[in-house]
Amino acid sequence: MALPFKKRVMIVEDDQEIRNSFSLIVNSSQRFVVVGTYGNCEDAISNLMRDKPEIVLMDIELPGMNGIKGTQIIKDRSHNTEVIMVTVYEDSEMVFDALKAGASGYITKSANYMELLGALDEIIRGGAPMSSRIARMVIDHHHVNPNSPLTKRETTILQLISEGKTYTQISEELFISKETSKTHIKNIYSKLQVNSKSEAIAKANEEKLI
Amino acid sequence: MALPFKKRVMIVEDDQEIRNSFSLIVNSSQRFVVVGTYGNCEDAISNLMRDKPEIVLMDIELPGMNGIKGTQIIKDRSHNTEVIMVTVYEDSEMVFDALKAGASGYITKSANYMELLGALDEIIRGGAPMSSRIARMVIDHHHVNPNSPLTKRETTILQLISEGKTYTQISEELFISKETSKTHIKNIYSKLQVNSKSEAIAKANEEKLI
DNA sequence: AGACAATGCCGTAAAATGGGTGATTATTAA
DNA sequence: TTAATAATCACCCATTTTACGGCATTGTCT
Repeated sequence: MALPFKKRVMIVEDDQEIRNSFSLIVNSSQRFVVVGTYGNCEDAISNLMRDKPEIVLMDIELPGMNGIKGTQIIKDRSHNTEVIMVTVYEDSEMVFDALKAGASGYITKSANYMELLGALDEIIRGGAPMSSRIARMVIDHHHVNPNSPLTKRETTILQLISEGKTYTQISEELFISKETSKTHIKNIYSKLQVNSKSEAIAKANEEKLI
Repeated sequence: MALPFKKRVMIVEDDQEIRNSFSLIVNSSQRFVVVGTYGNCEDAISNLMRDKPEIVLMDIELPGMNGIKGTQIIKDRSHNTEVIMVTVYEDSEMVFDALKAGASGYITKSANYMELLGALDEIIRGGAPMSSRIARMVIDHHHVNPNSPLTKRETTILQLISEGKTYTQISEELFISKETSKTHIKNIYSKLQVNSKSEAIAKANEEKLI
C-alpha cells in the first residue's frame, strides 16, 4: 500500500552532479520527495520555512557558510527537522562538531542507492545512520582511559570536583576531613600538572579519566 | 577460501538457554569459535587468560558482579578484547555506563542468527554494532541545547571556563578587561543558579550548553 | 523609549592554591 | 618479609583567585 505522505527531503550540496544524483535517488523512492536542492546554506535557510523539510541532506564543505553552521541554524529554526551530514571526510573533529550542531546521521558522498535510502529510512525510524567507522569513533569517545595515573580515591574525588563540589562538600560526602581532601587534590593537581579545579576537569575530560 | 584463524568468542550469560543458543549460533559460523561460556563474571575473568577471547558477549544482569563491572575488569586486563553487551534493557544510564566501562557494541537478547553474527562481523571490521535506538541515544547525547539562557558572549566565556581558564586568561584571550570577565561570569552564575566555576561546568554539561 | 548585551570599575570576604613538614594505618608488590 | 604505595589526618604561612554586592556607560535592536 502507498503511504499517505511522503517525507520531505532538502538537499544542500555544492557539487551539481552529486546533487542531481542524490535527488534522483531520493525521488525514486515512494517514501520520499525532494522539496528543494541548494548549492549553499544561505539559500537553503532562506527557503526553509517554505520547503518545510523533515530531513536535510547537508554537505559539510560548502561555499559561504559551512554545513556545520548551517545545521546549527536549521536545527535552531526547525527543531523537528533531522539533518544527515554528507561528506567525504571522516575527520574526528568535524564529526563531533556536526553532532554538537545537531546532526543525527553521517554518511559519505560515495553512498549508493541502497545506502542513501537506508539512511533516510533509518532516520525516519528514529535511528542514527552512520558508517562503521563513525559509529566506532563515537563509541570510543565514551570509553574511559584504563591507564589513569590517579588512584581510586583520587578518581573519586576528581569525579566530585567535576560535579562542582567544594572542598567542604567533598569531605562531607566521603566522611574525611577537609585537610585530607586538600591533600588528595594537591596530589591530583601534581599528577595532572594543573593548578585549578576547572583545569583538572578539562584535563580529566581530555584524558578521559572520569 | 577458509580463514586461517577463527576469532575467539567468550559468552557470559546466566540464562543457560540463551547461552546455549548463542553458543550454537556463533559456532555455526566459519569465522568464529566459542572458547568459553560462563554464568557469571567471576568465572569468566578467572579463565580470561586461558581462553584469550577476541570478543566477549557480556550479559549485563548477572548474579554476583554485574556485566558493567566485569567489562571494566576484562578491558583492564585484556585491552584488545572487544566487549559486546547483550541485554534486554535499553536504559540510558546503563548504556552509557557500559560504554564508559569499555563496551564497543550493544545488542539485545532477542537478537537472531543474522543480528548476532552481524554484530560479531561488525566488531571485527572495527565498527560498533548497536540497535537504532541505542545509536540515536548516543548521538543525541552529543547535541547541544539550542535553548540556552546564555548570550553568545556568555557562552564563549563558559566555554573558556570549561577549558580551565582563569579570569585573567579569559580577559586576555577575549581582549576585554578582567572586570568584564567577572561581570559576565557573575551573570552566568545567576542564570545557571550556581556559584562556582566547576558547578557552572557541571551544569553546562548537564544542560548541554557547550 | 525600553530591553538587553557587552563593556568597565570598586570593595570586601571567602575559597582555593602552593609550599612545606610530619604522621598512622592498610594494602600491595617485589 | 620488606619496601612501596595508598589513604588518612594535621598545621603553618603566604598568595592568588573567586565570589558577591552594587553601579555606570555604550551600543543595538525592537
